[in-house]
Amino acid sequence: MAENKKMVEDITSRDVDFAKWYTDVVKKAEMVDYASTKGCMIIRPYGYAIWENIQKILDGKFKELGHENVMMPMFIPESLLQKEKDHVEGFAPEVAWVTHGGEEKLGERLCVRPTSETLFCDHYKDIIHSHRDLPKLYNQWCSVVRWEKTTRPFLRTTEFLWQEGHTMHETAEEAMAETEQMLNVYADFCEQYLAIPVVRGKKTDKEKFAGAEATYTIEAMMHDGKALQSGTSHYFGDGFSRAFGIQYSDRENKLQYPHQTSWGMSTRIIGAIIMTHGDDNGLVLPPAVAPIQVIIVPIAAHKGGVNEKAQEIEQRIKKVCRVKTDVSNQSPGWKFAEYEMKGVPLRLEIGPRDIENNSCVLVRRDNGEKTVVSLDNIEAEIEAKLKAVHDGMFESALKRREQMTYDVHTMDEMIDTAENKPGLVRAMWCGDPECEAAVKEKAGLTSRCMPFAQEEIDGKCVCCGKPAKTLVYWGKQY
RNA sequence: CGAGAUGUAGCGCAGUUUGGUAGCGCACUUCGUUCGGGACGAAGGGGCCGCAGGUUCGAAUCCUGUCAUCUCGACCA
Repeated sequence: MAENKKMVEDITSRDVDFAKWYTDVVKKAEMVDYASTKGCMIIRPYGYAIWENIQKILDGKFKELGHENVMMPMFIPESLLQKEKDHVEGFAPEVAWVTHGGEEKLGERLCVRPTSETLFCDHYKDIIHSHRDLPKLYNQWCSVVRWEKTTRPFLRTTEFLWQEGHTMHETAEEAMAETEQMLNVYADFCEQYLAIPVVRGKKTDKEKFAGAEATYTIEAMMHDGKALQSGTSHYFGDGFSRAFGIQYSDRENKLQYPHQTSWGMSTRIIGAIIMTHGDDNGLVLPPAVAPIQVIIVPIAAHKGGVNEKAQEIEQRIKKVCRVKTDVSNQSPGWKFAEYEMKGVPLRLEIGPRDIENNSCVLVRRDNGEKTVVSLDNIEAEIEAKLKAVHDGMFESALKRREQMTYDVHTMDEMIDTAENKPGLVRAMWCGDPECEAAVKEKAGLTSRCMPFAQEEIDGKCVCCGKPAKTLVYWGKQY
């Protein structure tokens, strides 16, 4: 077989038109469908199952760290949204408003939540009175609405699913530690479960969240070289506390404002999975979140005994993986292509020849590698292969990111790189927002983050030539 | 929100220039033969041609409006 040859004729080739490839894949793999409401998507069972797996893993991690889940209303009264000035300015242009209840016009408009800081704060002011009430570590899984101008499945939709953590702490230090801790939870999750390498760092003032003192981000590189913010964690200081009048009595009985954080990861991460790992045959799913981890394809099933053997193997390995056997009447070749398109990490072929030899064939989705393995210890073989698939996916994503990340020292170099080499650009920055704006103006790149892992690759700012303060990752973003 | 493109069966498309009763491939249903990389034959089913107006004896086709999707910008998770 030729691994390089495109076998799914109706998926646009990734290198020909990446955007078209993306929409082909999400549709053909039956992850989403368009809804009749503008910009909204229907997440179909195969796509939703991925989200459920993501949810299960993350929710477990949040709870291990002491967070509790709650459910806030989906409506925010206009007056509440307006309490924090920067926040409302940031979100007002993209909120949906409810103006009527039935036939009656409402006295006050209600906004459909674009994020829930204001709702949490409104509640926190009632339940936080003493240092004994802190910390409050709340999270909610919900959908939010942002009236976006342009939309794409998973990457930017009018309504999307996410989780938002909102926590309150006695001190700035504690809140800052929480902010960093949660960013690391996201980063580790991306790398250890989704096989997506990420750059951890801080956003510049221009790019930070509306109302935050500091925004931290994990940035991933997609196959076309564009950056995707894959998770975010904000430190608010006591700005919202002051705006909402949240106060507690500290150990000396003095009134204090608590310090706040919020952090979120959305269904956009599914877009990151698709665009990081997918290829011309379709999806490639990281084993940890793949709805089906192993697909068993019986070969020449009519010859008898094959389907029975497949069932027997399924019963054995379902203790170690999510497995499905396709006993439909489609040809084996059709099934191979179908499950490759759906990104199933491992295929197990079982036919008369294998049964004779007490073996089966395992094929990796990530690199097409085919191996014949004995059935004696098939459970362990499967576990090892799934791990190998994850590692292989991570390695090749990391390698690609490294190959497509360029260090530049001058604006000319930056413009040239931005035009000719898709990927991330690393360059030094003096910290002046005008230089940041100039980079965007001249090279068309925005600052993605100031990485935690700082290096001094040059002494001068790439733009103005004055002494540089920070290394910045620049790029085109989704 | 600016520029461009596209809406005809579940999917991909032809038909629109020149108005005359809706077509192809895949998918679907039934039967049979197949089965280690998208099998084959036979017989079937499915469409107010995005939606709303208008012109006409007659509209997928012409006119007006509207909605949606995609791409590129501007804005954002």
